[in-house]
Amino acid sequence: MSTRQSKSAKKSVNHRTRVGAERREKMRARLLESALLVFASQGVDATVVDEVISTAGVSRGTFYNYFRTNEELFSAVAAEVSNEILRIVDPLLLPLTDPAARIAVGIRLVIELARKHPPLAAFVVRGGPAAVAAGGLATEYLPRDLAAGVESGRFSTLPPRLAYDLVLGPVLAACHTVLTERVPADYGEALAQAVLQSLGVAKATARRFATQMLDVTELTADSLFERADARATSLAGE
Amino acid sequence: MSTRQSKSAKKSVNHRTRVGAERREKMRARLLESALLVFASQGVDATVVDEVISTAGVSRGTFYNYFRTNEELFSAVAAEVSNEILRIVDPLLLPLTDPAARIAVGIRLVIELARKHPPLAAFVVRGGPAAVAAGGLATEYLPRDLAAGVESGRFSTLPPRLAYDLVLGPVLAACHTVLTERVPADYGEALAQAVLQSLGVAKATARRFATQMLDVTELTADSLFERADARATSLAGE
Amino acid sequence: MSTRQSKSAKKSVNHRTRVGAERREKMRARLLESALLVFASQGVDATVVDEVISTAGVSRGTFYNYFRTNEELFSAVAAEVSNEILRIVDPLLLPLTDPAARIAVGIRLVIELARKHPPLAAFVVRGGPAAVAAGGLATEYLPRDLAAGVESGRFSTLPPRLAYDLVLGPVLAACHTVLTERVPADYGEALAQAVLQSLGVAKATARRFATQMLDVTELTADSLFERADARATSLAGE
Amino acid sequence: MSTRQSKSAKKSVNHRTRVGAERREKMRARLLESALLVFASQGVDATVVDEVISTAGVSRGTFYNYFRTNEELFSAVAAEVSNEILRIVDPLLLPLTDPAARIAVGIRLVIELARKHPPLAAFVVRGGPAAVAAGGLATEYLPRDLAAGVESGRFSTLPPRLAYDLVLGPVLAACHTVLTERVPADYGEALAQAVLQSLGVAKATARRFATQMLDVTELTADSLFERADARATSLAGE
DNA sequence: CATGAATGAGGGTTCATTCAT
DNA sequence: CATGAATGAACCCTCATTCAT
Repeated sequence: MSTRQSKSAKKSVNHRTRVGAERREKMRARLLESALLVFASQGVDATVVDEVISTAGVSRGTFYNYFRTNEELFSAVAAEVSNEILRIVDPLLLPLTDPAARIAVGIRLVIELARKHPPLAAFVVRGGPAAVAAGGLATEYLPRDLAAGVESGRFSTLPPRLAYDLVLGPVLAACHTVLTERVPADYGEALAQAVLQSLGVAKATARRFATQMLDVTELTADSLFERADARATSLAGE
Repeated sequence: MSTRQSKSAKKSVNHRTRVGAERREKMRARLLESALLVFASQGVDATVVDEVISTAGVSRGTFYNYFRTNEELFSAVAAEVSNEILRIVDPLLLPLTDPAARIAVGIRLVIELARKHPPLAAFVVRGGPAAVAAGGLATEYLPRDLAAGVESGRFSTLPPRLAYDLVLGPVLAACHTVLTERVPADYGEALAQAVLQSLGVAKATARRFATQMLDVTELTADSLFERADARATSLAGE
Repeated sequence: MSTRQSKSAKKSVNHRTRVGAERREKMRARLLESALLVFASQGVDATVVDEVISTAGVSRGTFYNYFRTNEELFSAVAAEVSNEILRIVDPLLLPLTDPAARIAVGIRLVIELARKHPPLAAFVVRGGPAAVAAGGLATEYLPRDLAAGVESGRFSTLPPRLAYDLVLGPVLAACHTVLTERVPADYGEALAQAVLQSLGVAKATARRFATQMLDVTELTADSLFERADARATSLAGE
Repeated sequence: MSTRQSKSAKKSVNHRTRVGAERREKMRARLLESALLVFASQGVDATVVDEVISTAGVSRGTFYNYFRTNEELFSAVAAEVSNEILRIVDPLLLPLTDPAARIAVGIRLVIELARKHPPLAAFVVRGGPAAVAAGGLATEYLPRDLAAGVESGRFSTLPPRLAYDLVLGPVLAACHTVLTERVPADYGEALAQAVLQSLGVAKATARRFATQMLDVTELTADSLFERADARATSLAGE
């Protein structure tokens, strides 16, 4: 009997634990979505906690059960944003081996994401370098591809950091642009082409890499970005 | 005698007025220098007034005799920075007519200024688009030259905003870079060349425009930037 | 069991809610008491927040959790004072139907309250018309009784506003007097009689109305005024 | 020759002194007018110096050449107001010997002044007791007449302070009323009559005293009040 | 774990007063 | 004596963080 009891108790504990963990995860996600929106619309240094908890509809205390400080929240959002982008971009880069192709596709995807999800664009723009530096895309994938491209002669011989600036600069500027202006549908392609040219790729080749087919439909189903968009919409509707 | 008296009185009033105006101008300049330093080191949204007044060594009240709000201060600094840059760059652009040459020189000069004056670079980086959009260089000169280059066939046919992003993006990224990394002396030239290539200029031509002789000695004598540097140095020494 | 759980949860929530509301109410009362004292001793336009919070022994933030501005605080105090006076006076006026009797009793009660509770008198005097106009006594009861008295011929035919001035003027002046001078115990009666005479009531009749028995013992047990007095005493003792 | 010289020098000094004193007096008057307006419209505890100097059109420093503190300014205005009122009222009271007549005329004159000069009324209302207590009318004339009236049997036997409240209370209330409401032309007469009744004067007698002929035309020519009115008008017109 | 009242350091702004010109 | 820039104490208000329930 003690066995059964302990079994059932264990099971119940397991169950409780699992349910609890799930609920915790959900709450955390909810707070991150709200925080993304708040950072996006108010900037990084603005009042944050009040906004986040009212956006998320939870109490102060709850918030501090998940993030101990403001900065921890920002880092968590930045990390989550980076992860999410990588999760979306990685599968599409996987089949590509030519660095030029990978960079062109990466640029186009990021621009596309920024277009589709204004809060994401706003977060990147307002968060500045810190929001970008957190993620693997800019800190691992991009340097690696740039180095490979120089190595293979695909790109001109450029100092690594210069090449980095030549890619990231235009992309961040474009995030700002898609947020504030109406731009043609092929903005990403044109930007990718120009960036490749700046890296030393001939115009025709650059065009070819930049305009290859790319299916961006349903890229972001159920991502942090979708959920943030949804939350933003529902808030605006109230 | 009454005539002489009134004359002398008038003179005295004029004198007082002129002296007063000069002192006012000096104090304003002093506050702007300090504010540039503060914005540069703490960011745009940080505590400002306290820092500025202690940097400038004046009282709280004095600050508010010159700027009524935080934003007013930021705008004033941004405007002054823009003016100062233009004052430095304009004479050197004047003799140049080819848009590619003008843009290359403009890029190199800005990078050079950023290298020489870290506070300026930091202000631009932290202030973001708003710090740049205030000035004539980015809002008038650059668009005009880009349009002229496209018109004359010197550049590819690009949407104006895209061309703008292709220039400003790398320049801002480079400002960040020169602030945080050690870069070779020809960073500006290399960047200018790459940017021209991204605009469609052939590599060899781009190199030629980007490497033409440019004397940057004594560019900034007695400018806001020099004075801010000096102030920063004296503060650090204390 | 789930039923019982949810029940108990509900109960607990209710309990928490109720306890919270009670605490909130207490804090609010405490702040109002302190504010009454501060307004009374420093005047209406004086520095308030600092004084109030140190008098109440709470933090700055707490204050702003209850009142967002100075004015909001003043209005709240004025309203509370009015309510409190009405709560005390109303039961004693209820059995009286003759306007002269009602006004005489009202005047005597107010004077008596002012005598017993210097902070109240001071608040009324320093707050001026605004402190009085907030309440039902001066804005509803008094005009109504005056109109009724004129209607019934008990009073002379006077413009409503004039009659109002003839009552309120002396009462406010008397509040000032009882605060600064020692006055005989029958000051209120004498004042009430004189006011009735100014309204046209014959001297003997006015005397009769003004001197009828009135038990003012224990009028104000546990009122805002008592608590304010107590707080003032404890502060003075420190 | 030395004699002549010294004579002429003396004369010149005298002249300069006299001219200086006159100019000083004028400036002082100008500041007092402005201050009266400011106290009237902003209250006693409001920002004062800035308002006064901009109303008077002089510099900060000049202000402090005439009044060393805020309070000194207020006292000066209150004193000047009292003097001015007395200067106007005294000649008209001079021929009257019966205390009832003197009080009735005094009340009517004050009400009339308040009607004609809203800034005066506002100053009295906002300044409170302190604004009134400064002057001879309320502190000397009134108590003396009240005592004489009681002595001679014209009034009931009342404690001095009570009688004082019975006169000053209604008058102050009426100042407030004439400032905020439209009242009939005979408001002052009616008030005076009622006040006399409250002091124990029979209705018919009170009416007689309160309605005796009184010429109030041109009472205040070139007084502080006229000048303040004029200044207020010219400011409003700008 | 959720809640929300309480905290208090921190930042912005005003304004009476001084003082060199 | 007029001027107005400079001063700094005093205030108001916010908001990240803590903690008892």
